[in-house]
Amino acid sequence: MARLAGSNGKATAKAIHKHSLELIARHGFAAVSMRMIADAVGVQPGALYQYHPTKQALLLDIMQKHLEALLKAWAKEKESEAELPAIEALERFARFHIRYNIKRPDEVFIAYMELRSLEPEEFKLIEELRRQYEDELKTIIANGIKENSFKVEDAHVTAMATLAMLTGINTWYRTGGRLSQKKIEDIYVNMVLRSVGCAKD
Amino acid sequence: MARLAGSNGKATAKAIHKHSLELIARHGFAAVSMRMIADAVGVQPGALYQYHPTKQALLLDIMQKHLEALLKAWAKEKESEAELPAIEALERFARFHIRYNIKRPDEVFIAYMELRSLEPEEFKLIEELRRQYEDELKTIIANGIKENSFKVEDAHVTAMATLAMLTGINTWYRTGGRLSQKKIEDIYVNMVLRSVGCAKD
DNA sequence: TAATTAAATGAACGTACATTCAATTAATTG
DNA sequence: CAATTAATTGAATGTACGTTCATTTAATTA
Repeated sequence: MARLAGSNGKATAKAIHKHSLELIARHGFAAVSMRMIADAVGVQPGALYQYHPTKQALLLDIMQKHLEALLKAWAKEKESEAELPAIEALERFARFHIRYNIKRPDEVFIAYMELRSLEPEEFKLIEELRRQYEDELKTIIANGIKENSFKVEDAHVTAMATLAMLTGINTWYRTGGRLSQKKIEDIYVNMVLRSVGCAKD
Repeated sequence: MARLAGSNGKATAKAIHKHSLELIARHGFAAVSMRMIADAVGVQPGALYQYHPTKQALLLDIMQKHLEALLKAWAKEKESEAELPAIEALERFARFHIRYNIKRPDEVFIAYMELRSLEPEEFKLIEELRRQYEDELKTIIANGIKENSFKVEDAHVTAMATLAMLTGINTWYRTGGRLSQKKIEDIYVNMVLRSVGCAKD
């Protein structure tokens, strides 16, 4: 390292990640220049190329890290209690999804919005990760259909509808709003369970 | 007009609108240059400035036209049958929303995605139109709560959740897919009605 | 501490950008 | 058909872009 007196060599890498995330989420990938990122980090543009070979590679890194962390977090959540009945599994997934995504609006927005900024090969990679996550919910719903807990016709469409509803929280939720996070979570979980035909109340 | 032998003076304006829409939806506003649009239209870049004073004005025009047409179409749909019970009103809104948006994926995507490309004043204008549309659904849900048809706690959150779910169709729906449009519509309407606690089956 | 490796600088490269404008061409009008 | 208006061209303006690289500076290693 050349600049920071800190204890490890990853401080700049982390700063690049953090500021890229914020800038790209706010302005969009194409509207953010390497100079803007460098300014935010407090470094010259050329220094960014020590960490990512191109601007696109930086974007890919952000998206990939996010989706891999998401999958890992869900895997951990799952292993805490194995083989729940479908209704409880769906509730657990919904609560996990809301909690995880509401804390990371920038990552979630970029991973969805900037797919079009990727090259075909990069796109395939990210899409595969997304598909893996969607399949987790699809499997839960398919199980619920099999065990007659859910009254829905199509696991795929139901999963897509459910994910869109849950992820949509990020478009309007702001901390310190009228409703507590717990309250919002409960409202959504209730709607999700009802929408598959198995409301609790 | 100087170029086209057509019968009216709006052919170029329409072509600009059409090709901008496609290009911006595919690549994002910041990633589309006036040269790209001019190429698609078959004209020199300078000619575009006969129709919109800046690139941003072009974007605003696209978003504004879309939302105004949406509101107008819904107003017309409403006037066809006045004062339905909340349950039927919600179903009518859901079916209208799905049908209208599924036909216009580019407009819908841009109107949501490119809010960040607008100046504050333009943003306020578009947000106001969006709010008007959201309020239509909020009013339906609030009525359903009042008349005890819907078992939900919060009209605003329920409206946001419902809209996210319905609009989400555009992220995965492609014509000629596994399910017919009618079938998809029915699945979603069913989920929406259930989610507010008033399923038909 | 001397030698080596890694990180960052600062300037530069060619390219593409939004926009402007005088000149030209086409359509419209009287 | 002449005069006028509108649309389009083609070239140019200055700016900002992603990326490169020789050089300098800092951290690491022996």
